[in-house]
Amino acid sequence: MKIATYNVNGVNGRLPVLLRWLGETMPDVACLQELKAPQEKFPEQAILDAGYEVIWHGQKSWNGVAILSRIGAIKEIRRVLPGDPEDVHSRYIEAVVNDVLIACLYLPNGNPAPGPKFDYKLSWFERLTTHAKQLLAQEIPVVLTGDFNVIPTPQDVYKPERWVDDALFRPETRAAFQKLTAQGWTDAIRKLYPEEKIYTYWDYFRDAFGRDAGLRIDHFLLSPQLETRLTAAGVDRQVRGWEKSSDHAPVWIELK
DNA sequence: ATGGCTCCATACTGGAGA
Repeated sequence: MKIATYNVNGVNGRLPVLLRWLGETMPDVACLQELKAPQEKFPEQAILDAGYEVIWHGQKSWNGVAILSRIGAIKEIRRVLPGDPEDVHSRYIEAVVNDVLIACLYLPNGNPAPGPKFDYKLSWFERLTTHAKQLLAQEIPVVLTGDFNVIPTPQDVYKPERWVDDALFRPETRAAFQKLTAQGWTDAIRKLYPEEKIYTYWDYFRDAFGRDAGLRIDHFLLSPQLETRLTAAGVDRQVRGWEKSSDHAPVWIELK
């Protein structure tokens, strides 16, 4: 079972790239973030025509998440991260596909930090951590995936010293990620590639992709029930080089 | 220290992203 995550940065503007990527790499499940489309403007028919079932939670202008499957029914569990009825951002959707619970998330960026946006990031992170603990308690196969907007370690950024004050790399952010993973989650990419330089994002400025000046911020966290089923993982770097690409590249794992 | 680029909105400019 191949599961992928891709921050598309606008699902309608990205549609040709998205469809090409789906056709060439054929993930069984694809989690999308940053749809940047209201619920009724999601390109449902194009996704169906590509052979995928889909559920999504859109929002005007910003955020938005989706889960696609070409291996059968998507059983939606929830489309809101519990813990704050006031939070109206579309940043979370959760479903069971093929007996694996898949949480597709878009964690807030948090810049500028410090400030209210950073506070929102940390409080969202705490809600995620609380919910993740409840998922672990079910002792079932769970994947937490998406754009975490977290650079976990200095190994995950081209020039760590430039990022120390950034919301993606500040000590509070790294500590929150550490606290989450310490519950018992496995960082799939790092389990298979503990020493490699692996990035999932390159900004649009100054030929960052050409210089490989990137970040690793899109992650797969696996519950203990999946750890021994992980057989492969990678980043579809080539997609970042395509015309009209997102600033993120897709990331994927294989489960046996 | 700043801005570089790209997306979307209702747009010829601004907010947000990371």
